[in-house]
Amino acid sequence: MAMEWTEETIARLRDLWQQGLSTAEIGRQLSVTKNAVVGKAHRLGLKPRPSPIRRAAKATPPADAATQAAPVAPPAAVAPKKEAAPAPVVAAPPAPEKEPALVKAAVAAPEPKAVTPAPAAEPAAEAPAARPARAPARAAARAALRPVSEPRRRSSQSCCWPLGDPGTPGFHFCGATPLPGKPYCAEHAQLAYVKLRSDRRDNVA
DNA sequence: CCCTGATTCGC
DNA sequence: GCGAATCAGG
Repeated sequence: MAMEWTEETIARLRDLWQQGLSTAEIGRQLSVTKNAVVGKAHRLGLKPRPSPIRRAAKATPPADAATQAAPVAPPAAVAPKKEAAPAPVVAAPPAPEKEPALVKAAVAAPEPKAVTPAPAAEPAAEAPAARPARAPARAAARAALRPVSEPRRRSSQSCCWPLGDPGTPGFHFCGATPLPGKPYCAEHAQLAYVKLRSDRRDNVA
């Protein structure tokens, strides 16, 4: 059966995508392949991210001579290259970095009580040979970083902080009202957008 | 080889 | 609509 793209999963996809995570990484967190992520992203219309390649237009095969003869190329001759820098994506949190804010946040702020003992599960819920080798480790690591708390599902205008294990029953999002322009509520935004300054007076606590 | 995202096309 | 297969650049 195909992936069930619910409001939540789509919200997550959008969020993670916006955070600049790779399609593969998003896929891992959503328990789908990168292809699925990319495919869905396209269908959703979101896709303004740096692509490693640019694949020449191949969809349209060589047309007839007539088409070629058409005044396709104006005298302008100037290649209207697109904007060089599409501008920074993220809303520019304190610490964009390259790493997903989620991970860093979890690492930096282990939340003594809220952290789950890393269910380490997942294998059972996953397809047998779906994930070859490094998947388990990564999955485990991810699971270990994932905070757990009270659910409160909601589609729009809700905190996208993941709670539980993606792809498994019981998974949900915080759902609280997010900060303006941010995918997380005030509480989780603190975790998500952790400052990098190591000399923070309240560092690590 | 690994990674990345992009596109196609059978389902 | 979905996503594996495939493609293509780094």
